[in-house]
Parts: sequence; C-alpha cells; structure tokens
Amino acid sequence: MPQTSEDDLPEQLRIRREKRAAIISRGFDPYPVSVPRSKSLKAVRAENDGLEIDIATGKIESVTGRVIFKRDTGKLCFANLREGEGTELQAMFSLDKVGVESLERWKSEIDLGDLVSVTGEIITSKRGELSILANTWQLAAKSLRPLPVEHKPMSEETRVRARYVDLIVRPEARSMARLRPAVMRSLRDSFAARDFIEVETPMLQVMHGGATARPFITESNAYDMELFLRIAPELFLKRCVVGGIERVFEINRNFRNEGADSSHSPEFAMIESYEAYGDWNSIAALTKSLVQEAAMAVFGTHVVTHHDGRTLDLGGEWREASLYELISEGVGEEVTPQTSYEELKLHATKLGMKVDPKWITGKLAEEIFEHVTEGQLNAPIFVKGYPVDTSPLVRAHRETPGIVEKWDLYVEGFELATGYSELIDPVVQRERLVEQAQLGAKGDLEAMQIDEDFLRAMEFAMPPTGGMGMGVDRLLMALTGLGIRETILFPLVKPEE
RNA sequence: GCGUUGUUAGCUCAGCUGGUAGAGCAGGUGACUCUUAAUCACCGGGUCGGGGGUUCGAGUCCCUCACAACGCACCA
Repeated sequence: MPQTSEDDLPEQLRIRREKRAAIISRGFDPYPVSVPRSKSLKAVRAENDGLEIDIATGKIESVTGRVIFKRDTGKLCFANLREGEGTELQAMFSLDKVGVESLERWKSEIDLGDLVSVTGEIITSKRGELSILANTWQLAAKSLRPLPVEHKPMSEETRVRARYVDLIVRPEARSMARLRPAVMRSLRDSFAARDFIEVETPMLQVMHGGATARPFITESNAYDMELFLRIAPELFLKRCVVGGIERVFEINRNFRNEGADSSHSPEFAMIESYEAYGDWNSIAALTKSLVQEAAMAVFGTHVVTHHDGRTLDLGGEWREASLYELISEGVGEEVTPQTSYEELKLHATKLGMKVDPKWITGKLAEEIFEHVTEGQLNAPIFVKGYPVDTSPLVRAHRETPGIVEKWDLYVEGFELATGYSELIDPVVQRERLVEQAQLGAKGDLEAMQIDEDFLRAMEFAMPPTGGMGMGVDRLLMALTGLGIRETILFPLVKPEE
C-alpha cells in the first residue's frame, strides 16, 4: 500500500482525508474521546428477537458499529452496522427524525468502514428488518481507507497481510480468531480436571535441545552471549518432573529455523505434557481426551464439520496399529524391525521411491511407511512402535526388540501428536546425547547439544514417565480443515518491499 | 535451498500471434421516505511489482531483482 506524500495519494484515500478535514472544519470531531453506547448490537438483537413487521418498540438505545453497507436514498437512508464478532444491525436515518442538516452530513461525511454511534428507537422496518431508527448519530472514528469488496473474497495474501481487514470482512476469520482461544481454554480445562500443573519454561535458552531441529540464534547484550530460541520445552519439563511436579504441561510457542509451508510455520504453538508413573499408553489416552474434549467444547460434538462441508469423526476409540504392520500391509510382505536394510531398499525401489543413501535402516522404514500410507490416515490413528535408531530419547519397547515405545497420532493425513515412554536412565541418556553432539561436531545443524544441567537433573532420578507433544495449530487444522496460516492470526510474511 | 506459475485501479479480476488499458464492486455529482450485493444518469481513478534489454512500438517477448502460491527437500 502506498505511503507517499499527502497530495500524491490514490483518489480514494485522498477523498477520505479531505472528508476528515471537512468534518473538523465544520466543528465536529472525527475521533471523539467517547460516543454514546447503551447496548451491544448483539444484546439489541437478543432482546428484540422475533418481532413482527413494522413494529415500534418505544425502546431508545445507543449502539455503535462499523458501517459495512450504505444505501443513501432520498429522505430515508439505510446502513448496516457490524460489531466485532459479526453481529449486524440496520440503522435508518429519516428526514423527519434527524433533520435536513444531519441527514445531509450522514450522506456526505460517512463512508463504508467508518465507526459510528447511533441513538434512536428500536423498530422493525416495513420489510421486517430489526433496525435502529436514528434520532441522532455521531461519528466514532473515521476510516481513511476503503473496505475491500464484501462479496469477492480477498486473496489469501491480502488476508494474511491485513488480518485486521480480514477480521472485519470475513466471517471465517472472525470465527477462527475466537475458536483458537476457545480450544486453548478447553485444553487447559482438560489438564486442570486431571490435576496437571501448567508451567512456563524458558524460551530463550543457553543451549537448544529436546528435539532435532535448527534453532534461531539471537544474542544477549547484557550477558554478551549467544542464545537460542527454544525448539522444544522438553528438557525443562523433565526437570519439573524430577522435582516432583508429577503431572505437568506447557502450552507455548516453539521456534524452528526450517522451511515454511501449508502445515509448517517458523513459530508454532505446542503442548507438551509429562505424566509421572504413566507411560506411552496413559499419555495416549490423555491425548485422545484433550482432542475429543476440545471438539466437544467448540462444536458440541465429536463429529467436526470442516469449512468445505466434509466431516471428521474424532469420537469413540481410535484405531491403533503398529508401524511395522502398516508397512507390511503396504508392501504386501512381512516387514519387521529386524528386516535388513537391503530388503527394505528392495521394497522401496519396487514402490518407485528414490532412496537417499544417507538414510539409516530405521529412517528407510519410516520413509516406506509414509509412502505407503500417504493420504490414507484420515481418521485418527495411533501408529505405534518406531525404530530404535531414529528415536534417541525414547525407552526401548518392553517386549519387542528393535523398536521403542513411541507413537505418532495421525489425523487428516498429518502428524498431530507424538508420545513416548520416556527414557529415564541417566547413563543411557548421556550416551545418546554424546552421540548427538558428535553428529553436531560433524556438521549436523539439527543435532542436540549436551545439556549438562539436564543430565545432572536426570541423575537425581526421574520417575517412569509418559510424555507427549501436540501442535496446537495442527489441532486447529484437524478441527477445521484449514491450513496452518489460517489458524494463526499473524503468520510470518516477508515485507512487501 | 531447487523447480513451476503468478504480481494490472481501493478490492476481485479480464486483457488473443507485440500496436499505447478494461469490467464489477468501491469512489465523486445528481435523483429517490422501506432499502438490504438497492436502482437510474453522468463523471473521475492506473509509473500494468522494481530495474534493465530486444523492437519503429512492450502489460504482452528476453534478462534480473523483490514478493507470493504450489511442488520437491527438511520438519511438528
């Protein structure tokens, strides 16, 4: 949008600035400190529901709203006012109520997008529309920019870059902005009902850990040192568990310096939760409750309807299947954790996959899994038992060799959450972190660093624990069927210039 | 990071093999006391993303930069 000198503005912006100046020169204030408002539009609608046609209620109210539709006919003018969450009310301005001067000012000074206060009687029009018939009106704030066309959707980019306009114009934007906090509240209620304690752990970290990802690097002037924006809260939440906060969770932002696409944002909200004396099964049950209770809280049902009309049933028991069973199904032959790299590679080639020589055996198995289940895992499913060599921080499966007690929850074809029986042996933990650090020394930018303080905490003994992580943005995607940028009010976008 | 496609009025878009820019809504002026995507008449509005090149002539062809969407890679 152009930000040039006053006299070089596009016509529509120039005219609105001129109107603002004209209002001032006539002795009115385009930005008054307060305006009359006795009730919200929502309250007026609620209290006057179901009136017959052409009724005068005798009730005088003052309402405010943004002018989103304006019909200036000769001596009786109509406007639709809209308030924050989308409630609308028609305002009527008749010559015999407001007088010539005020009616002419309404026609010439007020544009679409202006905020106004209208005082008058609540009536229904001859067409039955609930309206406020103005006795007086006042500008609450002049909009210097025109609103986009209501009936043609703004382009995706304009919506993201000007979310404030999107919120004014598009019902889905308004409902998403309110859906997200409702889901947050539900999640916190679900945790509270189970005696989980919410904590806030550092976002600025001296070392990054708890996940394999590239961090954002920043710098502290006061300490004259490099700091990392956290990629996960895991290592601090585990410190909490060591300290006896047996049921703990955090809902907050993580930052990963990686690619961004329709399901990845550089900053994303995540839930992490740990349950002492629980395991991957108890934490899976918790995860299912969190999702189902959120669906119930915001939609009143476990069968959620997406914006395009498709439905998704999140209710009941969810399917569980082992990773290697699903792979076996997919390739039509039995594949186990013991299946050799060469055999896996044969399967992969047969499936037409290109095999990256850097992949280790477990990674290859996971890649085959993703290939054969692509676009299939729509209904919620816990995929259980991942290869040991790709999950360095997870406890080995208690019965089956070669796999760990880790599940991934898939919904709508994407990974919504992951859960583990946590590794609690500090000696093994140290060995795994040392391996990671060696990878880091070799140039793997995603490898974890050795967090000595975390290891010291573990050496004080962490109880057997189940842990999970779930993307909040992704939960909203599962509930609504929208892309991640739609679930975030202000996703990162590069400046236009 | 690589590849493909796109960027034209405030908004949403059209613009053919290169010939000097169009629509709808929005805006301005006027008419209308029951409109509701109001209607009718008239009128204005553009450095066609930035820069460079080819050409008598570029919104259109070529190069380059910026931004975006989609695909691939990485990841939740």
